[in-house]
Amino acid sequence: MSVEDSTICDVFYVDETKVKAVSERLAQNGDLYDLSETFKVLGDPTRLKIILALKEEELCVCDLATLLGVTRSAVSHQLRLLKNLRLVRFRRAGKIVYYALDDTHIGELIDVALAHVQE
Amino acid sequence: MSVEDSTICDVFYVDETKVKAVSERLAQNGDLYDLSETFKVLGDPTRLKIILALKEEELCVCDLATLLGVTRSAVSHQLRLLKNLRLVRFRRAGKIVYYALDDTHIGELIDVALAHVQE
DNA sequence: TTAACAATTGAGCACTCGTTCACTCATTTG
DNA sequence: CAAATGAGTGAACGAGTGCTCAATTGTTAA
Repeated sequence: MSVEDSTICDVFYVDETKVKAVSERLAQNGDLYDLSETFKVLGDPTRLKIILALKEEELCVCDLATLLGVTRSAVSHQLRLLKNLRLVRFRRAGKIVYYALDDTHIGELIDVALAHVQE
Repeated sequence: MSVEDSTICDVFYVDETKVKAVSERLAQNGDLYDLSETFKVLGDPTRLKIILALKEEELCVCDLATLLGVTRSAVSHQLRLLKNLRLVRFRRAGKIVYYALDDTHIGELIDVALAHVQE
């Protein structure tokens, strides 16, 4: 039985060697969960805009809400998430809390993706 | 009234100049929706694994299902989505349909993200 | 032509997620 | 201290999503 022809799907792989090789390479990547989490964070338009905005300037919650056209509450919820992921940092100035991007890598990741979208 | 002090949030921006500048830069990026869509696709572990696997080897639905530990149906559903987004291509060989990555850019995007996750 | 099988599809379901609303907290200022 | 205001929080709702199950399609081979 050649490798090519072992197509009994429920028992064997179509190409067991191939699948095992890929499986090992996937395992090497390790934190596949973290990887998809990173993409997931950027997969929401609101969060992406927040990150893009903070990539340019330090801004407060109110500024971001105005900028994105959503409520301050919505922005605050998303900022908490980004804060927990250490993607943004903040400083308090009186009643106002200023947020800034705290992850330089994420910026270049977005740049690569932008280049991809724009073909 | 100085720019710094115009903090009546419901009417003015905290810093109108700053917000407008950021707003214009965001607009320059254009396809922000497409950008977040790209990230969203990669934000699901199953799809990410499929793409990573196809990045290595051409594989059939059955192989992928075995590799990921999900049903063939689930894989098929995700592959349709990836197919519609022109991320994967396929060729039929008898009863078996082989899928392959059809987007070279996505590979390097993942590499950049991997480097980021691994710090 | 019929049986077998890989793949696809649609319906249904459980679950996730982003938002809003109402409220509370924190800080400044009169 | 009390009022005002920016920010944070929790509940709840509506939309979206990924999966499974069952049925169907397409292809091969007996």
